[in-house]
Amino acid sequence: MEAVGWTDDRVALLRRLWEDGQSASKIAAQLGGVTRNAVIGKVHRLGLAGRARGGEEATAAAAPSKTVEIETAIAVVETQAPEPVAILSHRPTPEFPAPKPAPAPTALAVSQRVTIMDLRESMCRWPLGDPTTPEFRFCGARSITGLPYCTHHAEIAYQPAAERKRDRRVASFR
DNA sequence: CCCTGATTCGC
DNA sequence: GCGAATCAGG
Repeated sequence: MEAVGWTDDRVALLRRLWEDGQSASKIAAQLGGVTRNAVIGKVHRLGLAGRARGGEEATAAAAPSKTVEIETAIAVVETQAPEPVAILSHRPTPEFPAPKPAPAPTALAVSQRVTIMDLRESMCRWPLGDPTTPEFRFCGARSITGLPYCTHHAEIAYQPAAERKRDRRVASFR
């Protein structure tokens, strides 16, 4: 359906994220529908390549500003809302997602709860919490190859319309 | 293996 | 103009 492409606001977002020091892959993930190559290509065409980085090619990217972080989180929700399931029935949980700084050191946790900055291609994009708050996170668990969600959230996202109708499990992002 | 940006070149 | 493939590197 959506052919998208480099619309004005997508370019604007790209500009801000790039200038904010974000890597091409992170930006691509946030924009959705494009690869990091596309982002890099666009960056070059826009004439803002090879800049913003600290020294030569500092690996540690500068921490993004809270503002950018939140704005992009919202952008993600708007542009990458789960397709199979309409979002009309649920809203971001009003409650504050309890801050969970240090999980467990041992064993790989199945549930990561990552910020937009740590969300990778292979991670579940299921949104957790209110995108307008700094506490907003994504599931982050290992996603099913080819799908944007982990097994748990894929089940929720891809429920058949018939069952979904009387099943309220989708009432909120959890 | 994870990742980074840079460049080329067919479309 | 676009971006996959590729390159070069951390």
